[in-house]
Amino acid sequence: MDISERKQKILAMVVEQYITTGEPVGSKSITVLLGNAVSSATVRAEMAELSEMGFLEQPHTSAGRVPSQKGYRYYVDRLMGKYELSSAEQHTLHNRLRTHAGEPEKVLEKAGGILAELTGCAAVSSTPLDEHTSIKRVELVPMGAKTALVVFLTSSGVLKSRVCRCDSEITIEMVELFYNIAAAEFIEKHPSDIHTAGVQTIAASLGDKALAMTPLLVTLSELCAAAAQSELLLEGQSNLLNHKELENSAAELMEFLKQAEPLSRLLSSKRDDLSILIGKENFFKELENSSMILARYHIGGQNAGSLGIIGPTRIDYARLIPSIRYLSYLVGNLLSEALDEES
Amino acid sequence: MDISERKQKILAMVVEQYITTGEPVGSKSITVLLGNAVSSATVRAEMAELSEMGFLEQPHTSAGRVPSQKGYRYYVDRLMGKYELSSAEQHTLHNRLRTHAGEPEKVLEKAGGILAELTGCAAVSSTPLDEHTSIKRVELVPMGAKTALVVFLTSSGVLKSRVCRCDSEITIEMVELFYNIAAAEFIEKHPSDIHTAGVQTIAASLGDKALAMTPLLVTLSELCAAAAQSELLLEGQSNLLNHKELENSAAELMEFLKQAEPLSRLLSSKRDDLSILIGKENFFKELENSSMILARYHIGGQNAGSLGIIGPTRIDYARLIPSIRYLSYLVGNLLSEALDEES
DNA sequence: GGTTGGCACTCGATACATTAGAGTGCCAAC
DNA sequence: GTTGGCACTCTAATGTATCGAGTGCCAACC
Repeated sequence: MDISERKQKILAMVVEQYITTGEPVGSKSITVLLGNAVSSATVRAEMAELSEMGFLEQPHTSAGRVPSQKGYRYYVDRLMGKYELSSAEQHTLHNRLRTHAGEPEKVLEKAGGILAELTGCAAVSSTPLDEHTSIKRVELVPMGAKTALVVFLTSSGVLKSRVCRCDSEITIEMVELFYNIAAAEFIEKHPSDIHTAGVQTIAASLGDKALAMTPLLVTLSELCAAAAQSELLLEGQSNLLNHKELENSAAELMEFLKQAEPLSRLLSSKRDDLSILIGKENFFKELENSSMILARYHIGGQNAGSLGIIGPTRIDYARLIPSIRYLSYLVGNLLSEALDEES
Repeated sequence: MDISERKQKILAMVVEQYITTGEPVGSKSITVLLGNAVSSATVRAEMAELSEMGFLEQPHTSAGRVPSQKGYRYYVDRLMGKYELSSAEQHTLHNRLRTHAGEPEKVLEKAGGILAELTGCAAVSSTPLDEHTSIKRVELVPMGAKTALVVFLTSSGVLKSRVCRCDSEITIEMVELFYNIAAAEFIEKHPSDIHTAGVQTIAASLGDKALAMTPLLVTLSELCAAAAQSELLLEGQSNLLNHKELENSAAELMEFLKQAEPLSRLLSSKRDDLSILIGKENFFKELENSSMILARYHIGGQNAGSLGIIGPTRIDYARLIPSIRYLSYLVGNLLSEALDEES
């Protein structure tokens, strides 16, 4: 798909003009942008061809041109300027994020908040999880005679807990047994290696203690299951309402974002460090009028999670991508640091 | 403020009719509802008086009547039927909520989700916190040579944690010292009793260990501060978009809900077990077109937190109040149960 | 052959007028 | 106190005319 240089220039101008104004772009304004080097009729001819090639679209016959998804894609891949954040901007981001170091979820939440504010889009992020994550520590905290809090910590710093209610009183022997089992069967393993079947086998091997221990072990395995999939954080959903092109689909979109499951599949499926999904390139029809920009963050060199935005297809890709990329870099840094794995 | 019985009847009819249809109510339809016992002219006269008294309003001269905020208030206080949920409905709610027992936040989240679905409004809930809450347990989990996770558990089942990064290596003595300090100065106290000044005093008394211990103690006191105020959970925000009367203010409203602080003040300020705030009765101008219905839930007989909805003033108070009330009762039960305080 | 000015044409947006209908307020009569 | 009747008001819906931005096409030009 090669396009003459002038067509590329015109396409880029249409995309940029449309991104800033939101109005269909006419041949006249392009002529001006080109410094009146050519007449509007020439531009019209070029634009007609770009339309025929599928890069531009017309809302209606007598309107200006608007980039098609294919047009955006070409722009993003080949025409868009590559900006970098100034070091002042980098510093600002760094400082704003730094205040929340220490709590992985808070860091991600804050990063999402910053992203939402910066981009005017909704921001998503997924909590860290990779194949090297292991169960680091398990604790049983007695709360009442028959209840205890099961606490669960992974090597990526994710902490989960759940109250467990037993049928009988929790004895010291049970607590000891619990720690022994945890150490033997859970610690150092990957959360998704713990299966319900395995837990049943363990329980069965306990003989007369099986009945009393089952609730505790079930609770623990539930926590494993919960830790085996990353959670999604959403920020700035209300920003979606400010985009007039999403006016009608905003409610549906927000509904979609709420049910985390499809979205989390989306976040974990992308392999590149930076993914740009425009319109129908997203795998869900609810997103067909939206674009996503997602960046991975790394903890100790490993892929850990993603961070990105969801907005209309009409967003300032060139300006936003560097921010997203840099924020994901910062998040990775902060989370790695917290885990002492930076060096 | 006494109103003739017929006026009361008419007011109730206008409110109910308007709630179901969303259209201003004319004298004709009231006449029909009254079984044509009187003519529309009579009803018109009554409605004119109700308008004069401030219970009804007219969107414009030749439109039907709409309840004013005062009208809603009168309806809610004196006219509204008192419904109770059927035991089948109670069972359904109970079963839906029960699956999440064990994790206080999940219970509240789920309760909010149910509420949002049931009411078509946004749901809010606040995590449990009362003056009897105390710090139950503090743990220090080493994660790297210089980093450790400080874990913090309150008597109401709230668990918090934070990674602490020290300047020097964390030694066994430091860990022991930490536990001693925690036991002496933190355990059994109310989180808000811990002040920064107090922590400084403690640190100062440690002599040459002060420098090394400070980061750990600061982290701990930060966790106390975080635990000293309840968190807000929001569900079903997108429901707000479905109400045409909020069309213009939905974005602003969602923005307002996001900044938790004013809202949490609102939630904690209400004293009654059930609060109904209509329009301007809310203390924030962002809520002046909205109504809130809030119910307290109790843990072990103590006020713990609130649960409720935010929607337009035009909501079906009579139908929704029982659901909210019952859900808050269920939440209280489930959370009490988890803490072994039910009997 | 690419470029240009000119021109007819399309179509949404805007403004304005008209109409229909729902609902009111008022009043004289019951 | 209640009623039917009636003039009045205001919105919403519909139709009509106009404006203008932008297009496509074409003959003429370099």
